[in-house]
Amino acid sequence: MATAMHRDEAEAHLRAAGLKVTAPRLAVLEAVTGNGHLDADAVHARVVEALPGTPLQSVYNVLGALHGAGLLRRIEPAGSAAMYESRIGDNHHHVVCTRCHAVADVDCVVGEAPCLVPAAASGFAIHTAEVTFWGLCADCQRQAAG
Amino acid sequence: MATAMHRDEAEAHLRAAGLKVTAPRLAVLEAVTGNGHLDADAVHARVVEALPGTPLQSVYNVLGALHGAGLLRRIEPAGSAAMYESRIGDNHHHVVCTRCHAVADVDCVVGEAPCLVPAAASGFAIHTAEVTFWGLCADCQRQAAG
DNA sequence: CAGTTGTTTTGAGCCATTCAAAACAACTGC
DNA sequence: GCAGTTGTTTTGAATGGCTCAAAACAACTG
Repeated sequence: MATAMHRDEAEAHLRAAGLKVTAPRLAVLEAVTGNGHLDADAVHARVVEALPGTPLQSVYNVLGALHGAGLLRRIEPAGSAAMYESRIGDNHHHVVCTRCHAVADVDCVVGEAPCLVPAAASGFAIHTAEVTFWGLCADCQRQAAG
Repeated sequence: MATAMHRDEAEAHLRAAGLKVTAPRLAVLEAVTGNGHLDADAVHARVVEALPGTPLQSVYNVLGALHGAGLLRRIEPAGSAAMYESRIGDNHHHVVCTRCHAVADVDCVVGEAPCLVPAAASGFAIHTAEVTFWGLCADCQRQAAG
């Protein structure tokens, strides 16, 4: 399922975003790409494999930079640490398990999402609609039933 | 704008939820009711007016209890502390200002919210859909334009 | 290859929130 | 009403996720 990202591909993305190409950045980009939704700790765990000794702080810095540059999307479900994913550009949504906090992607049924244009916006100039579904993941359903 | 809650009304709600009626609980309930979206600190500020000396910790305890009992709804927009509101039961959504973090209620245009039934749910048993809009509030639009 | 500027690292600090134990008060039954 | 029981509040401390700041360092420029 993972669409691994090659070094040079990652490098191109960084340059295109006007960011310097560094080992930590390449490592983070590779760690997140195609691996679902990872929090800083999970990314760090992966980065350390490729770049032993990398401090967690650096992972925070890089994640912040990559997110700021639009190379990574960030979600912050209530009750979870911030998570990062490489799937950007499309405006997909997420399901979060209320029991184990697992996260999965969800594609909206309705292309243009009619209900995502609120009736009364209280004067707000809206530019994004974020949808989060809550439920039980398959594993937790089994455990709850069993 | 605020629908003030009377002491006895609040008391009835607490009893109905099987909770003991205490001064801090009444104070928190009154502080939140009809006052939009308040975080623990804001609630505390209000509670202290009615009940001087009340520690913030108690406000956390009470908010947790009231939320657990379904008397208060809790939202946690990314980048903000948890906020509580008294408007429950209807499944309304929220707009958050990306600049000042102000929050406002939003009623979904589509009653049954078709796009809130995801196509592929990855095996999740979904029970809630949460929508958060992001944009600039009226004040921040003015400041950005001026 | 040296300079400049942006990055990484080191280290400390913060805030919202939670945990735990002791002091206390609301409800129950008498 | 009053005492007991149980749930609450309070006190105090601790946690986790993250940010801030300065110093060490490395990527790009010419």
